[in-house]
Amino acid sequence: MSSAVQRISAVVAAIPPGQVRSYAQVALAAGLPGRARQVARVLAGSNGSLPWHRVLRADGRIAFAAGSAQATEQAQRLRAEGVQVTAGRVSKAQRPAAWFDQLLWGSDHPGPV
DNA sequence: CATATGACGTGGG
DNA sequence: CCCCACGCCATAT
Repeated sequence: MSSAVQRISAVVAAIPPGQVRSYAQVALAAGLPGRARQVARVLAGSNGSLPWHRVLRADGRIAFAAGSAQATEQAQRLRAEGVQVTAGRVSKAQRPAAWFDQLLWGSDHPGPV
């Protein structure tokens, strides 16, 4: 049987470049609903072989403290993939939830105006 | 076994 | 947008 760590790792590894997911989404996809914190710990313990920079908080904010080396690093990596990051947060259209919204309403819905 | 901690999340003021 | 409280879970002390 695969351990939780392995499943979480697999899910994170499967996130396409230029896209992001929230800790909660990863946990859910890994079959561990509610274990967002465990996802964070797995990433912290990962050696760097995983695209950890594609995992953000549910609100689209980078989980590290603003200004920290880690936060800067993550923002830079995301921009390198075409993800717009402003003030430690991913632009609305690219946020984790947007992925789900589009699935529900499609790409042609009114949107906030 | 009781507390404290954190790369979290949601709801309410 | 800011701040706070509470829930949740694996580890650490």
